[in-house]
Amino acid sequence: MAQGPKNINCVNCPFKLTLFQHLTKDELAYLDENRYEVSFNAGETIFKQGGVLTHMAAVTSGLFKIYLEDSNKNNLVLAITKPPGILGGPGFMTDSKHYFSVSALENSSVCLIDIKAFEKVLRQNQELSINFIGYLNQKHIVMYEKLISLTHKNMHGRVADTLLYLANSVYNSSDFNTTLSRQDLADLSSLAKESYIRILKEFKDSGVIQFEGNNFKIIDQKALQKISQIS
Amino acid sequence: MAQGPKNINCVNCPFKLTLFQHLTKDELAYLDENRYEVSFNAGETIFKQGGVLTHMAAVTSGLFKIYLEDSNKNNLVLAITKPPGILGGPGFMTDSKHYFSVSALENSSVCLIDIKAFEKVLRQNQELSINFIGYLNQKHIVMYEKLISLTHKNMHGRVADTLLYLANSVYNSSDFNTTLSRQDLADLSSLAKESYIRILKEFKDSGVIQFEGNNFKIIDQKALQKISQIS
DNA sequence: CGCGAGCTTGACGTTGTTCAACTAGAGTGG
DNA sequence: CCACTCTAGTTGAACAACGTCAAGCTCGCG
Repeated sequence: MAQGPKNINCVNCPFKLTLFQHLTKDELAYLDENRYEVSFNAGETIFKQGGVLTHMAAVTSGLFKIYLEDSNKNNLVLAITKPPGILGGPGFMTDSKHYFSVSALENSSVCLIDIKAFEKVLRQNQELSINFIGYLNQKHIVMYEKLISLTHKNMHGRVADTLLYLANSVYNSSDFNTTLSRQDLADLSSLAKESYIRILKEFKDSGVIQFEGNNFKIIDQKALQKISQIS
Repeated sequence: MAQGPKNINCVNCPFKLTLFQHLTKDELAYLDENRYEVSFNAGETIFKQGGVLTHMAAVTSGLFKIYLEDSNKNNLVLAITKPPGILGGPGFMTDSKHYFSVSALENSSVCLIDIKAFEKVLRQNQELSINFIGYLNQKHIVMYEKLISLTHKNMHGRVADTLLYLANSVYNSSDFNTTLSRQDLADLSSLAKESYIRILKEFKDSGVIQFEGNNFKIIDQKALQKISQIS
């Protein structure tokens, strides 16, 4: 990781989080004093599960994967985050640990904001803390969907879910080139890599998607949604 | 459900949530005006997934199960809640819907607090909103453990996890009589009822637990923890 | 006494993982 | 420029894990 130039200011930051919309100029200036930009190469780890939570991160460029590591070093990818996105974690206001790991999927950069500074602003701006509560609850909702997908759906449904997730929530296009490896994709759906590949092939053969290497194209989104529901 | 007598006051409520510890007397009095006690019989539903979130509930007696319903009417039990516990939901400050269902496992009672009143107190008491953020994050942490348990562990590990959960987090005893059905237990670990029963029998045969009907006794807690880890 | 709901057991089938082998492409050094 | 290696992707076959189905059981209750 490398510390980048401090060339933008929080007040007129183009990647300002919607959460920070209602902050005063003073509050933004205060955050600005307590942040620094860092860039990461593809593959580098920004937060490590079990480590100490000292900063939260606002994604300014690139793509990150958020994942849980279990005791056997198997990963479960929770989400993919792009700008403007926030990387924090449930350690905030609990025991100040990281409960997941985060790594860069491509060359990326973030603003690291001191967690104490964030807390201070949170304590003095009521609107922010209310909005933050809404943000946390939104995360909860997404997690419930994920829980149902991973525990109550078969392979086909789970693969369909990840493809729809990438197209609609990450790349915002039915035609995308991903930097996620096959293992990452499998970890998103809690499948073995081989199983994921087999389902991909089935989907290709039946004409609902096309792909070559890491270039995917969703042909029949409705078919995928149907597969997601029934299985 | 039946509305109960308003015989206790929030100010000196014996089941006051730790979250409400730092509220002023005025704030507690305000909540007191905007709440009512309701009792439920075993099996009755208090919140229904998809319904409108109008109240949050503070559990004053009994036991509740919180569960997700999928499109095929299969349930996933997220947690069991006892007093003093809070039943709210991620619809708060998002879209005011219930994202899970809650039903009583035995004759129980709750205080229903108007969600607008809760929001008002939250907006005027900074300490409460910060603590609430911590509370939500704590929920998140528990959810991650659950996610790993359900997706990365085999049947033995998942059954061990639910038994440990009941003993250590619900009944606070290694010897407990549960009102959860076998189906509820299976839904806690995302297994078929028959599979859960088979593993229970294995555990009984190998001497790590005893049970007769719904009366369970954990004989070898360490063995269960080991099973939870390796599988 | 009979009925029904929840529990239990066994046999069987399906789903998804594991293992092993093979392939393709990207670096690396002689 | 050509072996060589290393990694990621792919495929097939064997296997294990788990769910489904069907039958019988128990116990409380009318």
